[in-house]
Amino acid sequence: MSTQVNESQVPTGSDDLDTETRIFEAALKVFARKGKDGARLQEIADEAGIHRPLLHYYFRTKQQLYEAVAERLFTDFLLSFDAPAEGGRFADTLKAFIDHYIDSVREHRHAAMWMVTENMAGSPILGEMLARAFATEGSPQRAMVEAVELAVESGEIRPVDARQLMLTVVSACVFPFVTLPTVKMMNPLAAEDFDAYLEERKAHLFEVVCHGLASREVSDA
Amino acid sequence: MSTQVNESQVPTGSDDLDTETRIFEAALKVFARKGKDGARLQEIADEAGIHRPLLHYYFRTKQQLYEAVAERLFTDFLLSFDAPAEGGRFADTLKAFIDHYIDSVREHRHAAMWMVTENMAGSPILGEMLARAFATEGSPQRAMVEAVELAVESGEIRPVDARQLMLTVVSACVFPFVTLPTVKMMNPLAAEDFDAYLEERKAHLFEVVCHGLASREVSDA
DNA sequence: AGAGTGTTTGACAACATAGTCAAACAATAA
DNA sequence: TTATTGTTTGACTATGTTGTCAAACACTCT
Repeated sequence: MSTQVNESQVPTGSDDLDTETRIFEAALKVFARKGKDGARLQEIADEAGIHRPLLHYYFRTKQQLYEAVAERLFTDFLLSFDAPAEGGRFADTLKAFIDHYIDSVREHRHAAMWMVTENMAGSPILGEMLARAFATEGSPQRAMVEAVELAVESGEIRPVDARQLMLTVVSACVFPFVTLPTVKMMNPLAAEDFDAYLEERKAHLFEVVCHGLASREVSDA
Repeated sequence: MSTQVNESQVPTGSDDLDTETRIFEAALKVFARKGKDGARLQEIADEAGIHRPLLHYYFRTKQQLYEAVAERLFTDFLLSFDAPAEGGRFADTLKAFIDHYIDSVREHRHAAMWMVTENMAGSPILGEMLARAFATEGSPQRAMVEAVELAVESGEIRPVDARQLMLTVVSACVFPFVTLPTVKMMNPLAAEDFDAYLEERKAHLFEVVCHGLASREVSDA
């Protein structure tokens, strides 16, 4: 860990938000990057541009800071979903889902990293949250699964397991953010103009998932 | 982090390998789960079923242990690639790539997690490794990109950016392992018989990437 | 058995990190 | 101006973690 890509080495502290908010955002970043045990309060304080005892003044303990950030994170995450538009062609629903998901992860990249870190540490929290969402009548998550199943039944799309499909699309949307330094090193466009790269990625992903690679002339079972 | 999915809570120490190997494997797991800063030597020692000072006896310092494991990890990772078979249909090449990649990540799950952790902490090491591999004439990584480009030129597959495609496929292969607890909670088959789930996943991913979702009857631009 | 080798152990020292606290400070209202 | 309130600071303590070491141990060879 001696050499590091300088990821926004400008500390969050330069924004002129109030102290509590700055701590909050700094904690989000550091916990996301390093996990709960890997994060140091000093590192969070530096990132926020404040003195360490202030962390305790505002959030008492590391544990409580962690929980406070986690709670807002999870709410935001679930709320960041749109319900798929009813009725339209499935291709449009899919396009909207991909575009929105990638935008959402761009905005909440550290939230995504946080969830990944939690998962790698073995925490069931994301699973519980999603299971609850999928079980909730009318939740955007469940609606998306139902949209897929409906499209399969109506023959609009080829038969496919809805959960496998969701996992595939979500993987393809989230993973590049989780491996951001690598992506930026492998793709010049990603390094120069990341937003443009993401637009390209949205288009690519939709193309592949919707139409596949096989050219139309080639027929197959 | 209070509640955790009991991921192989049987410590590695139960295998009757020699001490050094047990430390090695325990370190791999713990570093992968927690990152370098999050990992505690005591935790590694417990996982290996040995006393902590033995870590220092065999590897001197935490840093050196980390580097020793990282080095073998990276070599193994690069070697775990097969060159794509020359000449065959691209669909076969793709199928082989997906199958092999998923098998490879299953075997080296903690290696994959390690890389993700490194990336999230901002390390350029994976990017450097891959950039080198892609620049090396005749490397399996480069061969795969060339196979895609060849298939595009010959019209065997629709026009697609080879690097975007690789990222999409790799994301879809790796991400489920990185979010394993969640995947197991969302999909009953994954919880009951993970190997069977992976076979299903291989088939699904190939189907989607190769043929897409659109049913053949629907024509489009 | 006894010397020699490599391994394991428990006790310890040095350092890093979390958390506390009283004093200093800034802003405001009386 | 002086209280009052909430915020910030530096110094401090307690605990956790890494790293060291000498003694104990197990094993082989003579």
